[in-house]
Amino acid sequence: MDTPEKSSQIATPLSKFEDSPVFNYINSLSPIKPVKSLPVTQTFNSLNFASLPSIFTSPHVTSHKETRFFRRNNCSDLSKPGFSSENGNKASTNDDIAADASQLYDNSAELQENFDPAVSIAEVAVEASSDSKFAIELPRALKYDCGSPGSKPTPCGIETNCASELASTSAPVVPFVQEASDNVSSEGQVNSQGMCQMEQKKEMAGCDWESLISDTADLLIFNFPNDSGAFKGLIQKSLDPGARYTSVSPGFPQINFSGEPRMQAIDPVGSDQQHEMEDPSTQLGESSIVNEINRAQDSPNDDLDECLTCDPCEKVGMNIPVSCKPISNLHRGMLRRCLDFELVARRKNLGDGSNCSSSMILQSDEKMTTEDKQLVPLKPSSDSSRQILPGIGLHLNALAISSQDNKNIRIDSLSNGRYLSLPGSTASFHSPKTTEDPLHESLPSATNERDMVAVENGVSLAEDASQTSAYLAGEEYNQSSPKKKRRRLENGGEGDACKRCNCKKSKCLKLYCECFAAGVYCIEPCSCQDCFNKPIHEDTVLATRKQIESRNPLAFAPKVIRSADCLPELGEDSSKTPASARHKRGCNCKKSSCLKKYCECFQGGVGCSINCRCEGCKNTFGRKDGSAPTETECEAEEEMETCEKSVVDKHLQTTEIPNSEEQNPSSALPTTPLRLCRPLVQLPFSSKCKPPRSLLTIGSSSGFYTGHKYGKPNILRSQPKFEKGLQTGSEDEMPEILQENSTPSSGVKTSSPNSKRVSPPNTILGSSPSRRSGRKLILQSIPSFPSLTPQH
DNA sequence: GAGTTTGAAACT
DNA sequence: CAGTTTCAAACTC
Repeated sequence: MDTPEKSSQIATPLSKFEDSPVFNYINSLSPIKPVKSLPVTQTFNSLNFASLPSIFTSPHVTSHKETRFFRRNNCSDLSKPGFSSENGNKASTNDDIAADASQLYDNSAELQENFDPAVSIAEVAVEASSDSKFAIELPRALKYDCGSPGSKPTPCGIETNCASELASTSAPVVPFVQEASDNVSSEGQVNSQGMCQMEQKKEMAGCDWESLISDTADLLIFNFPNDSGAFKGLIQKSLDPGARYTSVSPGFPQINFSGEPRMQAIDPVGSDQQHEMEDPSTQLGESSIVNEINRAQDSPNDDLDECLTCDPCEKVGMNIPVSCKPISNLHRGMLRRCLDFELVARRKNLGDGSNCSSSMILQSDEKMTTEDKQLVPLKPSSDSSRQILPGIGLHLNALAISSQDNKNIRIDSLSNGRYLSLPGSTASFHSPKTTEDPLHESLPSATNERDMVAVENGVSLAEDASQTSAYLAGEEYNQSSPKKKRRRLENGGEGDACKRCNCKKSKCLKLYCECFAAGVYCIEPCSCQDCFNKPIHEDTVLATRKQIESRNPLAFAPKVIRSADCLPELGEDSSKTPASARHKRGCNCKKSSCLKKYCECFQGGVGCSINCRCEGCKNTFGRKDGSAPTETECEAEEEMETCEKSVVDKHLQTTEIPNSEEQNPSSALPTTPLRLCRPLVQLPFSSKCKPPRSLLTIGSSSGFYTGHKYGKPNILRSQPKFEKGLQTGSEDEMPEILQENSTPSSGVKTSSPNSKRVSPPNTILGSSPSRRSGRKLILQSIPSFPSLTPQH
């Protein structure tokens, strides 16, 4: 497109800009210029979008200009590596902006601090929501902008700005932007003035909003995000969907809105992005190459295209959510996590509707989601929202186990906020499960992760939070040698949350890669080579994911299914809940006797099941034979956890629900929601360094899927069980019983590895082959166990 | 840290 | 669907 030229032009200014403060000042005056270039590039460059994240990072509330600039710049700059970084710097560089930025930073710092210790959940939630909204909005705006270069200028200043920007008209925009920035900054600092300004903005926004909502809702949103006030106004007016926002906004809005952006600015996200951004063009090329390499069989070209456009947005969104948390590491983690979850996030968004700040956004997102599941996620707007959730979900899942120990309060607070949103979504999906609800409730109540952790139900949340924290910690660790860090984490056991891959040939685009398999981006700690599993290569990653999912819809579903846990917990045994879990497909171990991490079941901290085809199974968590793990065994490794595990193993059948998850190709989704349930899974891992990702993911996925389940009839079986389990603990117990019974009933064994397939349930499962494994388990387990149940 | 083992994932 | 190859983690030294 035209972008190359523009990019080149921009590039020079950028360099100057960087070098000379004067340039910066000029830029501040006429930020539009950079923007101009952006529109063109944005249209197709995913990179542009990628740059967006940086924008968020540095979107300081202070200056709309900057934010816009950044956005645009980012878009335009996509090709330019340094640009993104510059953007981040710009805010600080510009005199006016700098002042605001400094304040913002201060505020952000405060915010961070606040968050860390005991940020009120509400605040966190608000922030998260706002962030999510932010992310969502921005991405959408970008998309739309891209999509409609000639986007009509709306009456509202904001829109006009956008339009002007789109048109590449710098002059008009600048003044407005300045004002906006001023307002914003004021808001960030003081509400009173900010409020007034905000109101004005709102008015503007409102005009646009009302008139545009239908048509250019995105644009409006776009604008709003930049303007904290505008954003607020939007939220309050149109959306309010979440009374939360309204309620919260009054109290914290300032902080939240301004704070988040600030956070972003502070956050190294920009740096991260920068890293990513470094080779935007190259990356693109790489991504394309990767796609080829991957064979991107299908990865629906269209999808890819969409991804290209949308991905960046998603990235941004990803970043944004991350930005919520002060720590740069978080951002990283978020980015990483976001991959899969983006998709999930959207779905969540649907579910989150209530949670989500803006109903509008949600609605749009929902629509999107309904139609485009995965693809949709790519869309910026939805992405942002999703991102938050998803990102969290993945990481959390992965981290959850280890994270518990790590537990960073800061992150926790953030995560909590996320959790809140997520849980809500999940809850909506899962609806019934009390466990989740408790979690949600607990979350708010328990500001501290620890508290959360303390409560089993809370555990899931805590896990998430802990994961996030762990993740952060991991990042920190990352700074040092990745491998060492990794080992530390592993050794530490808890720290494991952040896994790091060491892929050399797979480019981290295959399931071989733990990160990729977990739906998270690789991060610094990873020692992978030629890694494409990075936000920069989102399109590639997504495409690859699609491909893999096309082959195996369950490929990204959590390997360990705990779904039952959550449900069952609600029903009866909250305590037991954790235990139930099974490996989705079962292991195929021949030499490890399922006593080593080679065994996915063992690694996941779950007992082997009928599905397993292992030979000489001695899985301490539970043998496929049905023999329950001996106490000694449990003691040996996990003791407490093992106990739970045993229970879990038995419960695994319930986990079948995951199958439903599996069904959902959009596995990504599963990650986040399930987390809540996850806690159970963690147990096993806790003993060891690593928390099996699979478990974490599984847990999350299970929950998530459960939601899907409801949506999808296919899962029916598992669902019904879950539902039942959820509704009535009795059913849940059934699985447990089965498990337990299984042990006693040792006879249950399906000794034959093939047994999985043999399992009669298949017929029932029949709906989807991939699923059958899980279902099979259930069925099998049921038959075998029934006798046992009586015991209980 | 290097090399081996292991089993999942990918491929045929 | 089964067999083989590839891959990266897990493990050992």
